[in-house]
Amino acid sequence: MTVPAHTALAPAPDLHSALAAVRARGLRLSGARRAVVAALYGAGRPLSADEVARAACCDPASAYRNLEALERVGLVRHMHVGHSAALYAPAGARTAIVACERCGARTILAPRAAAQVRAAVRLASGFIPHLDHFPLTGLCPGCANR
Amino acid sequence: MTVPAHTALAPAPDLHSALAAVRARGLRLSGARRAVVAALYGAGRPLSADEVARAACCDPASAYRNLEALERVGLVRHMHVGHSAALYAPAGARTAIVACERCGARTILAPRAAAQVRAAVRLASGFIPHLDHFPLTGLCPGCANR
DNA sequence: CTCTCTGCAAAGAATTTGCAAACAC
DNA sequence: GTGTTTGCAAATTCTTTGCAGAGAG
Repeated sequence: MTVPAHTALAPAPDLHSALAAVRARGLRLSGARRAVVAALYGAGRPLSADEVARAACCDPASAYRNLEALERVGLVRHMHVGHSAALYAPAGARTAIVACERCGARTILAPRAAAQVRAAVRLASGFIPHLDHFPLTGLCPGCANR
Repeated sequence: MTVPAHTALAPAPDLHSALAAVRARGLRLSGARRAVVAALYGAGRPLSADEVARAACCDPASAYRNLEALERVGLVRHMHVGHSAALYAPAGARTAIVACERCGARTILAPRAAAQVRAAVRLASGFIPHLDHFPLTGLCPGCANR
């Protein structure tokens, strides 16, 4: 194996190690796969499967299949930010998003607050919350004043 | 108006007042509408639009249109509990669900903990969280031990 | 009588699946 | 070579929309 074992479990910090990790996890490094990974790392923001397909110049079905394979081995995660298509991003720091259920405004929850939330939920339920798959829902300051 | 004004703003506690509230909010009390409301109040659990249509013996399109109309006037709310169809329930107490992202196990977050979560999020973000539209995501105790 | 609401049928968006050819290793 | 992966096309699932007739107030 040309890749250190620890890359088989940790998320990849950059495109180069992500491509190595793809191989290390037993997936072939095909052209479409390489392009999908590059699209995710190049975008700097979560992308829908369709955006990935366009950026990677591959079929949407291949984008979906690759995103699913990459997610299965822990290199990619997807999230839902509203009622539209899922968004995909390289696995990494887990970010808690707060979204307004009226106007759609979104913000990122400060890490300290996210930690408080996780602690409260964990204590009460036994679950270990990640808070990164669906947003926390509520009203933004503007919409709350009405 | 035969219905006290306050029913025009509060969620309805039972089927009877819900039907009155439908009228009070300017919606006609058609057969399908009545049946949709009855289905939601009779089920005792959130239902998908398809389940509502079957229970109400109406077309799915009518179920969707009625659920949307009822939601618009504040009598119904819908939530997402995973990747499947949305679930609809009478508007009422807001319940925070915690869901395991691996096995799908779900539990209801204790009100005290939910209040702590809301306070932390509100303080950090200014948003007033409801936590009742999407579940809080993470790992259940069983899946966490692996 | 008027305007809302209905069922049916068709359209739409997001995602999944079947299959034969192309490709990675 | 062998098993994975691809593109294309079609199927699925959930939800929305158009329309002419039925029904509520």
